[in-house]
Amino acid sequence: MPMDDVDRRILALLQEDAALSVAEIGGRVGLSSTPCWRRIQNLEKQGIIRKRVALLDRRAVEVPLTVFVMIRTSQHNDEWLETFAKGVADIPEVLEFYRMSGTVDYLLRIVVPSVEAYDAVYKRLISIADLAEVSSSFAMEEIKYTTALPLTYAG
Amino acid sequence: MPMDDVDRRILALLQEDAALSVAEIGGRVGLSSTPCWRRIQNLEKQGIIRKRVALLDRRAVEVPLTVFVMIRTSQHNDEWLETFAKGVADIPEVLEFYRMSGTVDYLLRIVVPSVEAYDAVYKRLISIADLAEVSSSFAMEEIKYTTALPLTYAG
DNA sequence: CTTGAAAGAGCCAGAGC
DNA sequence: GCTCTGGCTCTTTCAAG
Repeated sequence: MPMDDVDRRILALLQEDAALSVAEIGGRVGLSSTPCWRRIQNLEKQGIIRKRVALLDRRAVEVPLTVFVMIRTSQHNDEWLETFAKGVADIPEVLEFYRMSGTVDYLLRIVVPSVEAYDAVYKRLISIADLAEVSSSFAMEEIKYTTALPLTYAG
Repeated sequence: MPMDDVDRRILALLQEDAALSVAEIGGRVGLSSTPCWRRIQNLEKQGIIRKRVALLDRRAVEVPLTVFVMIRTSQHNDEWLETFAKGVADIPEVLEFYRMSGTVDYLLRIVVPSVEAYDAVYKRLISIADLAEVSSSFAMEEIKYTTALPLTYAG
């Protein structure tokens, strides 16, 4: 089932505000409730819509500080990665975790209340597995943050 | 109004699934619908819950590639940043954009369909403002990605 | 905080164009 | 694909304990 322009417009709306009613979305894309509802059901069934979540205010829940951690490792085997990935998955302060190309092997985005709290997470990280080199960069300002993917390429 | 443990549990649930009904959430935190609904209203009014969004599948909308772009600039004045920030805000492929401490001045997370598509975004970036140095790192694997903030520090 | 009730909105499935 | 129609669930507010 390919995606048409109406589907893309529905997705664009839901990416911005998942609390919109089916009727409201239908109205904006030129559909009545039922066909709009069926399209949304399909998008969910196909897994294109993964989930609906609430986004909280970082400052209100006391994690104003964003830190990027770059990691180099000397061990590049699957077993090492599995251990490390499992350990990192359990750290709630780590929001993003990528295996990279280039000189840096792994990149993590971490949110914490303070530099001291970051140090505790750092210690926990290096206790999981052997890391060759760890360097941290602190974000001074979050200029843009969105979860909305570009839909220009879809379909 | 300080946040208590029940509020934290409500937030934890909504961060994972914002489609849960008020009755369902109430049941899980040991509240009936009415007081649970009032708490959620308060959390929204206080801005602790910023918004509810749908998260889409990156591959389904054809942006499987994540690229981190590190930028150094020679110009560190407000005017330059304003120009650059405005330009970047209009690029839908840029999901995150931070001003950093350390040797790198800015860090961007970009999603695109392919390396060729990234090159187009890159050209657009360098056309916005004068950049001293731009380096790109490609993500080979997304090991963890969550929008759920840690609630251990809140309240 | 609770329960219970009640109005309204919204969801979801049917039949039919 | 679409609309229309109805029943049902959920949300949201109220009163009262």
